[in-house]
Amino acid sequence: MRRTLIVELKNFINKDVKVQGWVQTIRDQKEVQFIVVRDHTGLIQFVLERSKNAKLAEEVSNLTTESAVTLIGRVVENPIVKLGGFEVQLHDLRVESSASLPLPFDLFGRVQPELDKRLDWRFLDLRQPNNFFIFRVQTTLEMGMREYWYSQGFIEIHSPKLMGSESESRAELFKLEYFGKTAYLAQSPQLYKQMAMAAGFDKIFEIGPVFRANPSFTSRHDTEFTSVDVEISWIDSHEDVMSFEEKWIQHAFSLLKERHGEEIFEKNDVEIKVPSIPFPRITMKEAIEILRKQGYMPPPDKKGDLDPQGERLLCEYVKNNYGHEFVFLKDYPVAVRPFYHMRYENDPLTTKSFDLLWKGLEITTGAQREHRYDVLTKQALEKGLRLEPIQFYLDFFKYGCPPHGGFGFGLTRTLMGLLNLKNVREVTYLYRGPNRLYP
RNA sequence: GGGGGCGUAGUUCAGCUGGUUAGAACGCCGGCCUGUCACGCCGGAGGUCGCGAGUUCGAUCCUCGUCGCUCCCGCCA
Repeated sequence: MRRTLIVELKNFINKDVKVQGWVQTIRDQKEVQFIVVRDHTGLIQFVLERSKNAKLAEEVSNLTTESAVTLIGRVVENPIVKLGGFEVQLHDLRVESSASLPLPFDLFGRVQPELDKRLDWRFLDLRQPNNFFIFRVQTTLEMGMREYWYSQGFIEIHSPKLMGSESESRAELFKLEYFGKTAYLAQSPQLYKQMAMAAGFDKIFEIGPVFRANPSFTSRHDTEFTSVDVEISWIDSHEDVMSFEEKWIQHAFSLLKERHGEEIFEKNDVEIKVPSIPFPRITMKEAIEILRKQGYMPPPDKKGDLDPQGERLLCEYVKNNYGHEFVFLKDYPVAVRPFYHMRYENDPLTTKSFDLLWKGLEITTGAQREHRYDVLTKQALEKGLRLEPIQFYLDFFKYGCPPHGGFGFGLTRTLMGLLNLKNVREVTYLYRGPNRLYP
């Protein structure tokens, strides 16, 4: 007999079915027993009158919640049943894998355990439909992104995560032993995705892991996370990159709203807003002026950048004055950007760069890249970098590299915003942080 | 790395300016219950109060140290 998913059972009234899933609740009464079973599509009640099958009734009495079971029975309409107005009369039961009791925590209790406890037992935590739902949303979001890339002729790449040399900022690199040498885990595909431009790939994307050796203890940082990267050739400036990104986000959000908008609203109490184009653009100079007028002074040690509080205030300002959730904050000072960001010809202290802020959070950093070998080399030296470890990278620009730019986009931070969750750990399949390497 | 907050039953929490057998809800175990659906009723088990030291006649409570968790800042996606 083939398995029937719980969501399909309504089409099998008065038919025999096989259901496979987890025991969520057992209501074991003297004359009649009820089992509520869950699979990834829903819940269904099974019923057994003890007098009809004493042996089976005994098996039901011995069930434990969260055991993995196969159940066979006949679907019958029953308006009394609150769970959909029908139920399944139990004919047979097989325990595939019993759950020992007590469980580490009550999966469907009135209150959730602390996040840390849930992460210790992530596989149980993810049995909860609301948590499973996060990954359905993630799948659709990535699908939306891919649809748009594919329609625009982008190529997908998978760059290596093992690197032979320190690249941009050595401080945040994980070091590891590599056959007697030292290797590093990539903190970004930055250098390798630019190679695709030198290789003539024209437009590329990558969705993959990145590693940051920062001891960051916040709700929005992890030491390993999924980065979404894009790089585009033959651009005129970072404006072209921004206008790509806003269309791309609009497309992905619109698919997400269509597929899951209602369910997200029900489950997470937040509306998916498909953003209008163009997104507001504000230069860093303007942003600081705006915040000053509101009485907020960015800390002087930020060298012309905003702190998280400033970013939250700016988002609030844009929401109130432009009616928009997103804002491109652009033209950052050279001091706070890496050596490969291109600078303005007529304003050498300003880079052709941007961040994308959404709901108070940085979700993107992007820029036009410096593609001129001599200028790039000069900027690297200026930033105090040694050329030798990055010579392989500098070589990309020695033999004909088109002007290009791109961005890195934080998938988990975006999911947080989409689902109104307050911690990246919630939306990360298995979180990795300074104090967590298990499970 | 700097700062704040929190560690009490399996889970979430309460515990009075320091006082005798440390409580509740849910979960778990046993019994009862003809249709439950947050099932209900009766009973039970379960705690080195994170750990160590100090103050005190007496510490879950006050002090110090330590470990763990959490949030903010720094760093960034």
